[in-house]
Amino acid sequence: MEKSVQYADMLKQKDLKSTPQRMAMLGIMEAKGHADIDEIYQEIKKDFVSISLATVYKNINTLLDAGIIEEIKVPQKKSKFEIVKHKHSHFVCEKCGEVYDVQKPKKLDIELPEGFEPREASVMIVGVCKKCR
Amino acid sequence: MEKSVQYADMLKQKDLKSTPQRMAMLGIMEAKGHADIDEIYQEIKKDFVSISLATVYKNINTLLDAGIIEEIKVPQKKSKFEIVKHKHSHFVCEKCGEVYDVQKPKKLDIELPEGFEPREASVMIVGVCKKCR
DNA sequence: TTATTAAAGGAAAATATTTTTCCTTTAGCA
DNA sequence: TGCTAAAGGAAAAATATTTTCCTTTAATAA
Repeated sequence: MEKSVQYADMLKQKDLKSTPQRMAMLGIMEAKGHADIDEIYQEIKKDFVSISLATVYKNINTLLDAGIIEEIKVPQKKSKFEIVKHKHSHFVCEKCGEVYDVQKPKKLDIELPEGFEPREASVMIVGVCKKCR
Repeated sequence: MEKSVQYADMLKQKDLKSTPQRMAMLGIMEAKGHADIDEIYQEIKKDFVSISLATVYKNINTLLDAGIIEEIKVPQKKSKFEIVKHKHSHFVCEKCGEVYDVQKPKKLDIELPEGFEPREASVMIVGVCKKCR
């Protein structure tokens, strides 16, 4: 099935409208993998010249609330947003700032104090990517 | 050796002055473990009634640059700041928002694509803490 | 001690970021 | 094709952070 149809379905399930602006935002996140507010805004302006930055923010929040995208907080950088898919970890290059998806650890042997209930873990690896070596 | 003396030494090594405001900020972060800008500001105002929020921000940035403190980006929350000590991981309670230090994983078996050089990893565990169960 | 001086503090302004308001447009549906 | 609630756009408001500019002070040395 095509990506845009999938997104339209996901939106519908949450009683959200499939507007061209919203679909474009999802398309940009899909294409880039991870994008921050400004990247999304600059990119979408190419197709929607008069789109308001407020619309970008409103849609980011709507999509976050719907669980369609998630926010990735990157050390020393602006937050990136990505479409929710299978669980994975992130690698951020300290030279170019690019964020990459990497497989998540098979197991995470962290011993928590008694009484602490983990629900999920996020791992961010900082290093240098292939391009920047 | 006393904590405040240690901090004074660390500041001196970086050619930074040990001002009362700065020492108080370090004391607050020490006491709380993790504190966000507003917590620090509210707390320090008890002792320095007329301290400027700009001073808090300026000192946070100075201490970050000096590597004396670090910023912890917490999912869905404001960043917290903590004094740099031994490496550890974090646990954030999704009920109360409190951040706890936990031991870091003994090893992290993430297979990176060829050419990617990891330097360090940060792990954030989200769950429910003992108090909130 | 006291004098010197660059760094740091405070207040206010400037800038940046995000949200809200209010009105217009449009997607989804009958 | 018309109706209506949701979404978009522009501007204002609210929030967050940084900068400016002047005053105060910590650190150093005489």
